[in-house]
Amino acid sequence: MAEGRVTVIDIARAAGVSKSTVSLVLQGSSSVKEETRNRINAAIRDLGYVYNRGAATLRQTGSRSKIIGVIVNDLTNSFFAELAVGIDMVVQSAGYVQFLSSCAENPDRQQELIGSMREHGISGLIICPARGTQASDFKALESSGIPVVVAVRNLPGTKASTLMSANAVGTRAATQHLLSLGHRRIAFLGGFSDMAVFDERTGGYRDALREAGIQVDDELVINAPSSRAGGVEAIGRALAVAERPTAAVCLNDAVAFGVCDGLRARRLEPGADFAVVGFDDVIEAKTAVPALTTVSVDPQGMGRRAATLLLKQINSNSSEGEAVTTAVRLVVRESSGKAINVRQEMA
Amino acid sequence: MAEGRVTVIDIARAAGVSKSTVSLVLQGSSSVKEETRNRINAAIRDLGYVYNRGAATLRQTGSRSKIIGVIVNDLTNSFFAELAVGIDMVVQSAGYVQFLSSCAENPDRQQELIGSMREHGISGLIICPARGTQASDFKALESSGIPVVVAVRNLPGTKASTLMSANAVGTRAATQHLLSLGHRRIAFLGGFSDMAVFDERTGGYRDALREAGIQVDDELVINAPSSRAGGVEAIGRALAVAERPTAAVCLNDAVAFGVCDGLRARRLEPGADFAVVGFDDVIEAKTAVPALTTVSVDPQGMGRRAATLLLKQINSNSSEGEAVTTAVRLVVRESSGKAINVRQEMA
DNA sequence: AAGCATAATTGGAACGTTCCAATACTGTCA
DNA sequence: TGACAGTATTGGAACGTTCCAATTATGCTT
Repeated sequence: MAEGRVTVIDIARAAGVSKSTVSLVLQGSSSVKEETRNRINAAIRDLGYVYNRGAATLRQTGSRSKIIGVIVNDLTNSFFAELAVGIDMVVQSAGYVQFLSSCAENPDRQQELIGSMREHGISGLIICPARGTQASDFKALESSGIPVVVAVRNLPGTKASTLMSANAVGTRAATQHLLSLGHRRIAFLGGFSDMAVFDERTGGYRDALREAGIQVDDELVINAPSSRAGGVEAIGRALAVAERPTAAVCLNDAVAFGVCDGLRARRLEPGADFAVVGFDDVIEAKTAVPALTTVSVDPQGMGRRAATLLLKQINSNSSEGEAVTTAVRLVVRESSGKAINVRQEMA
Repeated sequence: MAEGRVTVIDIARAAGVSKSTVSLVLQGSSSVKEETRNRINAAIRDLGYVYNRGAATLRQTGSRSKIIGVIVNDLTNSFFAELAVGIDMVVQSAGYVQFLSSCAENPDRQQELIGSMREHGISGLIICPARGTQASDFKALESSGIPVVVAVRNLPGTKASTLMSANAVGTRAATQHLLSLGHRRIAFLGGFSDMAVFDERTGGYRDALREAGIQVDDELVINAPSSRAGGVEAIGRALAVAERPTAAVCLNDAVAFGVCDGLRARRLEPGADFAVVGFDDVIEAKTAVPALTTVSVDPQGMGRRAATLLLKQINSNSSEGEAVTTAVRLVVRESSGKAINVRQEMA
């Protein structure tokens, strides 16, 4: 049993043929006679041969390892979990396997991961960059010809392909929705200005306010980690502002859920006493109580698209960076409540 | 730039030394002079050398690829997401990378994944077997000497290491808790009898009822997928039973959340009108409304333990299967409500 | 039956590393 | 100075595959 592993030579011997022929059938070449092919396949089955992809990759020019790397920030956030599942689906059915790791928003760990994946010869990488990532962090990778898709979070200045949702459009719609309900003091909660998504999303928010003739009050734009805990923190600070907001657009759903938690802890009912809208439309947004009004981006679909984009780039090795923006759609549920009386006063 | 990759020979030439010496410093050998080591490291940096782990693995006896495989059922379930994060933590800091994929409860896809990972030469596997997995499905893997840790879901008859939570103990405590609140009609919701966890968890439930002198009513044990959707389905059927249950122990938290959804859809408030307790204590159990009473298993810790167990087995290649059971703890929150009047009648 | 095109097969070299045994350097001591 | 013990370094061979050019087998045409 501990007889060193079965190699292509063993099965060549068993099938009475040369290793080259075996290699040909492994690659599905059409120029090997039906009968020999069968004999070889039988031997493969009998001897319990397992293909050594490492050896193959080593020999092959262009090192097509059939491995792709995926780095996200936080698998625990179901946005990223679903994104990963979407990627997994298309990648699996293309015969690839994925290294999947989270860098926990830590650029150093991110670099280590990239390095490690590179040593293993990944043939492509999908990454949601951690806060504070520089475009130059991917330079080595890119110049070695490995296709990279930057997903979800923009990375200004990168030559890699990017797959972003229409962030500004989304928050603009969300803000307009709150405005139409009569809100005038609307906060923006979560995120930090060193991540590009933050800029894009606050951009849409500012635009909508400006268009409505409302002065943006920077006191209402509150930085906090983009997690549930960050949401709790943010709403706490928002409610401490002298002239309290009555509604909030949140950086993402995780923050929005935290905001709801924080409101309840203060005996305020989200949807009734304070309107909140999220961003992402993660799976539990629909079933949470109150159901979350949010900007839907279909994370799983986004994962599928990212993977497709990467595979396309791997196969046609003309690695021309492509920038794709995916559409979003405001989904109104309960957490934004109904129109408030401010509006009636205006009518 | 497209100058084929930089190899150990290139840096040997640059440092005026032989490839063997370079290899030695790559492996951190102590028997190379300080000065030469520095010269070599400098060359490595200057030429932008990246280690080819595939080639190394090919040569090395025992094929220590520094890759481990992880297969879970559903990354979207935060129990598994956290488990994966736990694994990731220890695996990363041991210098490994992980293939992480979900098999979506599909044994065929699971086999494909195992095959694919094997071709890539994983040096170990952590798996939460899909429903209907046979112990024999891992035979090939095991006999090729690759350590396997079966986590979360038991697989009777396997020779691999197993890491299970104290399932029966947990559901027994959960059921006793509901009994102590006065419930007498207690359902068990979710899961199927072809998964070992189901047997173990219903076992604890049955024991508790029996000990309390209550006849187990099989009508109240309801099979359904172990997902949020499955929970919705299960509670629907439970409430259709002639003599309605007043409480339920659920297979896991995902099911429990689904049960809460289903109750609300029928204008019943979980915690007040119907008591529900989950299993897992996923991260949102604490913050959900109502907060979920559940059996805490610390999924992330379990992931860490699984990874540690696997690494131990990889390093000491005496692959003696080890069976570890991790303790659980009932966490009483809101979803199980307070004592109901049935109890007062009895008092 | 010879010639020829095509189909099927094959032997080595190569991929980038590690391992092993062997060699080349040190310096020390008689 | 020559022998000796370390210490540092080194050339191949090997890992399991694919690629290439070359060979052999097959069938068809005249």
